Amino acid sequence: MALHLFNTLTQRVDDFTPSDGHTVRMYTCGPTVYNYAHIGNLRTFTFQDLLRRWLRSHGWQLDHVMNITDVEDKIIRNAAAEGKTIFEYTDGYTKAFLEDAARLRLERPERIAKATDHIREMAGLIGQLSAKGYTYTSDGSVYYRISNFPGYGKLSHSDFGGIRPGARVDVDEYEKDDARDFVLWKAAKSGEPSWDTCVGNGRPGWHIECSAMAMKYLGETLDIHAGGIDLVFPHHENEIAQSEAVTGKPFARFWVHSEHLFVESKKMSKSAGNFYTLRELEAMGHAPETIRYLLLSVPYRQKLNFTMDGLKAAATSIARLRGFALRLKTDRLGDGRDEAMTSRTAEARKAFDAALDDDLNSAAALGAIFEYVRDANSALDAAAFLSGNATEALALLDRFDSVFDVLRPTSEGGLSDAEIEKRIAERTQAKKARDFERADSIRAALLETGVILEDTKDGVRWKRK
RNA sequence: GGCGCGGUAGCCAAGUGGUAAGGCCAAGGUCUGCAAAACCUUUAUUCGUCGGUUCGAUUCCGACCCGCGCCUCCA
Repeated sequence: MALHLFNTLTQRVDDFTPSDGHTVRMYTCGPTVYNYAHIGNLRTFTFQDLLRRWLRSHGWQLDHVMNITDVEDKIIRNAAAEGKTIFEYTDGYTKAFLEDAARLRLERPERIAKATDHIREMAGLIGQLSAKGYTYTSDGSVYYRISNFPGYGKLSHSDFGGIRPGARVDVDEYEKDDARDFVLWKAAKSGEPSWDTCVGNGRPGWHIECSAMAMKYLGETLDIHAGGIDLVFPHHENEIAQSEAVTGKPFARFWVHSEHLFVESKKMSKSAGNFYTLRELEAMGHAPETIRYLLLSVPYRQKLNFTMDGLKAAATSIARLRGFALRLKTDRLGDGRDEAMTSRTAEARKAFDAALDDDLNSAAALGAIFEYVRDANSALDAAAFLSGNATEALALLDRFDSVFDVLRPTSEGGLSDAEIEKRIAERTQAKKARDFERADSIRAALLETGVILEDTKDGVRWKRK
């Protein structure tokens, strides 16, 4: 089955296949490290992780580059306010971002590229643009002249010809020839970091780093370029203008953009008090995989309403899936396999794959899994589920978890398995002696430490909360 | 003003020209020493509103209402 992806460039769902048939060359816009990542940033990166994993499940290799923007206005301002160099300032947030990503089980891209490590490449690209007549200089800064690039606007599907009534124009940028022109290289200012390069002393504009780093590592035409929806304009539009003016080739075949999220039905903002970082949510007692589940449960092109109720529902949903997995491993099943169940499992897998192939429809994929879980639980109750079926069911759950990755609990310490087994044995003795009071108090004590007991016909089953 | 997105049960949410997946929550039941888990039943004659096309529309078209995004830094 073919993977279909919505391409912002064509405004259609198109069949995706890597251009060389086996390796997907993907570039994603990573964080600007001037603060901790908030839950909205993390939605974008969690979606990109889903995309990565699903591409791999098609058997393709990945060559994925993510940038870290570590030089930019806010960074310079904040670092100065704290009396730090930009490097001292961004190091901590870069590290924090990588930690958050790991907590959320985001696979590490094949390459993480920092802007400040690629100043030379950026300057080189600007030099090429100048040689081809796409730039002009004003007060020592270098600007891109968009009127020289006929394709400008093709990604955001905007017509930039003529007057734009109502559009707000930054009045500070009076030195530009046209309001749409953007800066490639900013002339050095005292008190700001700067680099001495072939295009002068200064620092790069925002957009040039992605063009330079993407082409350096992945070539002139990427298979996929992804980012948040807000980057379509101007960031990605400008990347296209920079890259294609130099190469004359399409910069990326597929442009994939994820929607933003709301928190408690409101736009996230610091003043609204609904601006969450992963650390804050974890401190409130939410497991990282619960957050991951909620972020993945709504298809990426839909706005996602991130709520505390939603987190609670996500945690319960995960518990249901874990309960099913545990049951598959602990129920005593008859030998062989039930053919009807075997084909039901195959059907579920097909539905799961088809949903993700359909532009990463994660909600439909979850639907396929839960429908299956109900059917399988019924069959288990009815003893119409044999050991061979359990093997197949666990394989399906593995496939599910190879992309969703929520079944493994984040370990938090607590009692060892042996200690838990010992308490359970004590409780079983008490039950045999019909000392239910003691049995119940052992169960309650274990629950206090986060261990849940379930009595089944096949004995006691336990799990960590 | 320009361009674009969304409005499906209490909440989240999929979906299709042929009569509404799934999850959470809630109520009742089966099972159980009690729980828990699991299962069963109930929960939208209806998909923002009003028209149109059609044998038939939630799904297509039009108008309108509501919420939101981008056009300026932004995941």
